[in-house]
Amino acid sequence: NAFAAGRQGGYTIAPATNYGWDGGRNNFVNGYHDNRMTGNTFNRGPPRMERGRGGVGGGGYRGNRGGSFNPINPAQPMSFGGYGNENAGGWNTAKDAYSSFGNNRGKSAFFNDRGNANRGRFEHGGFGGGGGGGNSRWVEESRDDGDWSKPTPRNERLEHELFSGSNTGINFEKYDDIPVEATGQNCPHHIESFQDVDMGEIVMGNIALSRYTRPTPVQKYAIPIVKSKRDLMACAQTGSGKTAAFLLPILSQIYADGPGEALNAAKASGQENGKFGRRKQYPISLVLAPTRELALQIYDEARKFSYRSRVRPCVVYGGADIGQQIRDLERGCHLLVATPGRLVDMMERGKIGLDYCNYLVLDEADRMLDMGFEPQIRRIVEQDTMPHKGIRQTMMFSATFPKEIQILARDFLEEYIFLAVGRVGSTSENITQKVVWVEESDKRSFLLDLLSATGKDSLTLVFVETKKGADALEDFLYREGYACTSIHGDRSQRDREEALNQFRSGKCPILVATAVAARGLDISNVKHVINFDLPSDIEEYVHRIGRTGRVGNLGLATSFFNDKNGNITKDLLDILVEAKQEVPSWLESLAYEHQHKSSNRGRSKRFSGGFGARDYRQTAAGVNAGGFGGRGGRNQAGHGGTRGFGGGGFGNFYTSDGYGGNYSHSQVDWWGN
DNA sequence: AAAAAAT
Repeated sequence: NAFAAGRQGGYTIAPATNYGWDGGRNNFVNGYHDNRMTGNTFNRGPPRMERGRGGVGGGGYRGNRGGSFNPINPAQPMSFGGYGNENAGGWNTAKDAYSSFGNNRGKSAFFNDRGNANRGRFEHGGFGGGGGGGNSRWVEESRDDGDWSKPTPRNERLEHELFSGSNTGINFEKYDDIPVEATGQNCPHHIESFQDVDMGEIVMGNIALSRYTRPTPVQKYAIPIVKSKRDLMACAQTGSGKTAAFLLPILSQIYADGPGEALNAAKASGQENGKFGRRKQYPISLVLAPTRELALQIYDEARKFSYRSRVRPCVVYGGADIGQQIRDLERGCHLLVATPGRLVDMMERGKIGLDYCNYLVLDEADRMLDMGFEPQIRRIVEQDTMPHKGIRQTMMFSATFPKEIQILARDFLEEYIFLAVGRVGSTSENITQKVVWVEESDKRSFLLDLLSATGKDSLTLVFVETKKGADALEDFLYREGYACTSIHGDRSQRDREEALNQFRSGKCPILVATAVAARGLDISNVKHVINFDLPSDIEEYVHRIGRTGRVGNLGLATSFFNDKNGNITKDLLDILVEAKQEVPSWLESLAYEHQHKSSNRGRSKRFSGGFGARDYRQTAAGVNAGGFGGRGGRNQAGHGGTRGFGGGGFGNFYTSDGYGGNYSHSQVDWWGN
């Protein structure tokens, strides 16, 4: 069960006050509101706020916690003896510790996070942010100075917080025959079980607590590659366990190697600023993500895998109070998860130095390197103090990776391994994909039909193209009596996280979202993804529908298609065929017509200059002699043959007309960026 | 004719 699960219930902690949020809003209701109540009389502007969604659950957790501890002011310093020294060196395995917490949503009420609404991210460091320490400087330094490969003492309460969350049973056995391509010089052999590689006591203990049994395909390959200090570009389908595929080996290396120079640098920084002054932090590992919620989710995973270690993970992102984040950093930061803008801010404020950052991860790497993000990535990676490529280790992960972006990505990689589990950009066959012709004017009533046929307990994620559209549709559904919420970039960060929490918990089983929720978010029990508006590029489509059908579960994706979606016709058809989905005959005809209409077949102006790559598609089955290795290992754009479909079963849909034919549209034509 | 990401 080696999946990077999403945020687990049961450990985020309510802030004593709500100062940690953007917008300076002081009008939170410090108590729990039923979603349908309209009792909030504060003037908050948007109608959604009048529905009581703004209520922060300051009171919500008390009952749920059974009064067993006060999450705001936990006893401290943390008692090492309190949990029994006889356990200090040992690990609970899944069975003895947590079998009763099961893998369903209705877990024990004692650990049930439901109704907690929103709980601050930066209040929990005192007892959760990496385990081991209270607030005192002494404790922190003693933690830094110890043997990093040895587990720190248990903390049962923290263990419950981190590991009692849902753990959907995954069934990846049937993926064992998925074609895998791993190319590059001296590629390490893959593993078959977590025991096949030495990840150390701490990581193995946390794997057991997470109830992971076997590595997923991407983990089988990525773990030994990362462990052997190789750069990596990894492509694997949505929901196939990529987050753990980098967190586990990176943390295991950090535990094995200790803090090294970073510790001295952090201490020196403390000296400069006075004994108890503000220390600049020098994270050993940096993980960059394209959205704030994804950064938070990765951070939550990192907390699990750094339990009982000396590594302290932190997260920084925009929209939340920076002072709070700075204070959290100052308590120690060895692994930092960040969105780019806030990280740059932290660097410029002298709070973060990347001088000793030996591990760099770009999650959703194709997004991180596209036009919107690339300058910021270069600013962070190339124009500051980050060790150069070849010195640091750079890892990129995504389910999609257009060829042009792969080529760009080589700027940041040295002698890297290219790993593709299945064809790059393909969708899981666990997702049933439906495409229905729906005129704009019929979309709402069609949506209502779909929703009325949806079971009460399953979550439905509805994607729209614009923020305005998200607000409008959410209001419409609300008026129709559905418990729904929405997430998009114009909402406050606090509202965004609350919306996500309410969706995850099932309190609002319908979430209307823009692209902000398309990538990476791991929400269990999403049964249906609806593309109310189809996106204009196929990568976005792949990521959106990948919010369902995760970890071996089945999912459904329904897309509303009409005249406006001509641009995605061909790519959508290809995706459906490859995933062995039913293809409406009208779609086939349209794709054929569109092929002849379209003249500009480049992916974008930016990439329109020809490079050798003729085919952005790749298949894991397509390794051939003319590829990567056969040309001295430097032709990394090739990654081997991209057209050796052979027994891969993908057909020839991507090969008929080479590079251009795979992209029959261009975003640039429409939006000029 | 857009989303996201610092303030």
